[in-house]
Amino acid sequence: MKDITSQQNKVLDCIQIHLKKTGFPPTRADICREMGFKSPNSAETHLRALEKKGFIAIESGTSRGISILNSEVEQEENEYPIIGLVAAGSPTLATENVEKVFNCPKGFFGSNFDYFLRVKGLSMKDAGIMEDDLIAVKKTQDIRNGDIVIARIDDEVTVKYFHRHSPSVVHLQPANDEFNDIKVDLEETELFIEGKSVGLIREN
Amino acid sequence: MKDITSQQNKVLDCIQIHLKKTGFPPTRADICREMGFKSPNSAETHLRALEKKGFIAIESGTSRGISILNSEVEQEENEYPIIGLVAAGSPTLATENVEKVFNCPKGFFGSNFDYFLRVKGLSMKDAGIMEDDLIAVKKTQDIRNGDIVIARIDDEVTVKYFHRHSPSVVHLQPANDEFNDIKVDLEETELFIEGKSVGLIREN
DNA sequence: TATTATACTGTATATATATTCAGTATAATT
DNA sequence: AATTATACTGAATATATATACAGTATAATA
Repeated sequence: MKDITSQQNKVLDCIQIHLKKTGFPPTRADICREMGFKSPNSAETHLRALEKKGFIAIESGTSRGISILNSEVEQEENEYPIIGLVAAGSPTLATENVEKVFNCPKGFFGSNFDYFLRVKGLSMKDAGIMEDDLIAVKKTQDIRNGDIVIARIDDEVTVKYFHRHSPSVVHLQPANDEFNDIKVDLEETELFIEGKSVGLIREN
Repeated sequence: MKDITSQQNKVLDCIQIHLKKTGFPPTRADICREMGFKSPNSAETHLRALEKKGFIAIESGTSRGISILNSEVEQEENEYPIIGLVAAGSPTLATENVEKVFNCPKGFFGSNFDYFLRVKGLSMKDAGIMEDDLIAVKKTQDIRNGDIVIARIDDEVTVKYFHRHSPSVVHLQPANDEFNDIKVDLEETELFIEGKSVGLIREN
């Protein structure tokens, strides 16, 4: 599958939306209307480009004869482990804590991620993170102030907002009035950042 | 849904087969070819009968403007539309509000669902539903007290807890102290339940 | 430097397509 | 007995639609 340009991608989206909305593919004129083109040939050339690159098939001489070729890229599903965030003091994030695996398309949250964390407790309640939610965790050290991080102090794992105001002090801030800030002096205490949250899934 | 005749059922099958094979609906001539008719009007009258009985919708003046209503085919797909929950007073949940489609495995939330709703506002904040979250909505009338429902009063769509304490009064309860309960007297006001929330996705 | 891909406008047209009208015929309702 | 629904043929037509042709312009590539 060759590269797709931004504009061609918009046209492809436009076809998918039209299909979902109406049940049948758009005409050249429909694409013009939805994309803001003034000439049907603008749609035509984009369609031919998408055909050439293998994203769609066009039936010649046929009205609305556009079909989207199901790319295997979309089907790329990975199995991600769900790791239980168990009670304080336990050695969490170990592989023994894998509850089960969850099938989820790659890049589901825009960003890549590595595993799901099953949330325990309500310390991030005001950030909309509730008990038993699944946080998509990306293993990274690229953390910015305000990010929701998965942090480990000794063997205790916690999910909190990350704030660093001075080089040696990190504040791990809950999103719940009933919990207190954790101030970590990096010269005294070892803090390990497992990663950060890039998404959330809740199963009702 | 009224009775369907054997011949009408064959035409309906023929439409579904054509959709699966080509990706777009058949013309009257296509139906004639596949059914062995010699006049396009044979297809036309069958289509009108199917439309009248609620099996299909026909877009007037539109080539291949046939869409199959409430089919099982829809549930096989794993592309779900994201519908924007726009500001109060707007006729929301219309197909015009489809932002884009989201690729998601079927049965992702255990239960089947029909579309995603993009949340606006913070009225369900304490239930962990934040602005711009995607709620997986299952179209159903099977609602129990405490369920999170997508309700429509006139043209206004809202997400709230559902509570019915008497046969004619429904409470739509927000999960945020700053919002008030909505009491709906079913004998005075028309309340339509679009469905209920079966899951949630948040993209950071 | 020439070529190719992208990204458009604008016009024109053959034909693909929906749709109406005029019939015929049978079976089921009212 | 009269109406309505089903199930077709056959012809006619307005228009919806794909698609070619003629341009303009910019960026990337060989």
